[in-house]
Amino acid sequence: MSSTPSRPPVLALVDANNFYVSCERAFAPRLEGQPVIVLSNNDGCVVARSEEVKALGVAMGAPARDIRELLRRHRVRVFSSNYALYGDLSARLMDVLGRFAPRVEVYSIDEAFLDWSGFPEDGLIEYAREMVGTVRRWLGLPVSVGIAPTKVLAKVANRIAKRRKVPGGAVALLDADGQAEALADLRTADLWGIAGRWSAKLEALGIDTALQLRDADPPFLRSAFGVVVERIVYELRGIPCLALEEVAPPKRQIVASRSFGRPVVELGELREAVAFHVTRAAVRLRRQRSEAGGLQVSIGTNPFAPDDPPYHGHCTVELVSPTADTRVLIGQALRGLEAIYRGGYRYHKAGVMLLSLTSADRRQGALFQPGDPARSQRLMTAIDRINHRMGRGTVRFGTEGFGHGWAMRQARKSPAYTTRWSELPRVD
DNA sequence: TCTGGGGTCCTAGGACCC
DNA sequence: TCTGGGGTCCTAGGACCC
Repeated sequence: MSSTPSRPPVLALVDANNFYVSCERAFAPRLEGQPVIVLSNNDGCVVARSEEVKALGVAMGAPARDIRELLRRHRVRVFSSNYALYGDLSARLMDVLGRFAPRVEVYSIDEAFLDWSGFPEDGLIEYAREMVGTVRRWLGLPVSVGIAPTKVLAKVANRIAKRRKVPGGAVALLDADGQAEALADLRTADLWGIAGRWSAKLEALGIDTALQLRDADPPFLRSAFGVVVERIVYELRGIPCLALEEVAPPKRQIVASRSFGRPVVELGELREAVAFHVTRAAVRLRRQRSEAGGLQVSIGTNPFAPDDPPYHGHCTVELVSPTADTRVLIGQALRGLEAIYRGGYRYHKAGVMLLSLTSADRRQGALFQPGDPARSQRLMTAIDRINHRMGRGTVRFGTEGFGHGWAMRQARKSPAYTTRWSELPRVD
């Protein structure tokens, strides 16, 4: 036991406002103040909205075709997702945030928790404003900051900062009174970790607000909902249950899947798509120095096409020994595909999931393994290096095909301003 | 033309073991 | 009246996140 009473932890949650939209604006300042949306892969539905678009009542996830007329009427600028751009700006954002805290957890593409424990409490808001200003100047991105003793409360503070458009974009919830006031104003569904199903169930129990949830009985909630909700209750009371995780643990599964730009009927095209997805997944697998012990292939028709007969097939394949060799993974995935393929359906999506991931560094040597693992590893490393340096797809497997007539639609993608020499922004 | 993609954690229940 | 009890591993399904 320490003899000095430890001060409560202080976390700052930094979250970019309308991140994808803000990335587009960072390189097209004319869009500032204009209504802007970004669409999902395949230009299917809305995944990011500027404030102007939110004011029009466009919902997150709205299908693009349902709001076409509205978008036209209000001259909304529409973009396909540009993950090369968003990923690169995200890395730069995290880099800048790292200058403002000794410990950082990168939580998502546009969010990070910063450890500000031990910082002078009366200077926190000023410090947050300085950080917000730096991000704005260096990257052109608007961010908001929520400061509190736990992650769940930091999320609440951040939400208030965003909604109230507080100057400097920072709100602190460090004392009991401020916390109670904020929680009384919040529905449970707006808490981090509580969504529709659970909030409806809570409401049926007479728990409508976050404050009521905070003051409810933890053992009862645990029996009714499980440990996840119980933890949220303690977090709301200022007792940390969710630790800051600086180093992301390796993924336990890796998924690569996509819907097609048009319906696909032929097995040949599905083979190309599956090989393409395996290749993408395998690159991520090797990047985290893992090997897969199994994989799952899935194909399916469009659930939103009422006239198409529905079919969904999936197949799990176990590998004799774990591998990160794309050739082996493609071979097994195609075996799985052939087992589930049924002719005559209009397929809409194909995907691959790598399973039973283990560390490549402490693999068990298999007694009867075909091929030479060291050779395989050298080949994969060489391919990854070339593709990293020369661009994705420079070296690829024939099975992936070349035409990719099934590839997703991205009719309105902005340039890869920061990651492709040929698409650098021009200053005329 | 026509509704994304990539993840995590927890729990319950069955199989199996001693 | 009374049919063992405790542990582990795996899987499927449900809930959530951005």
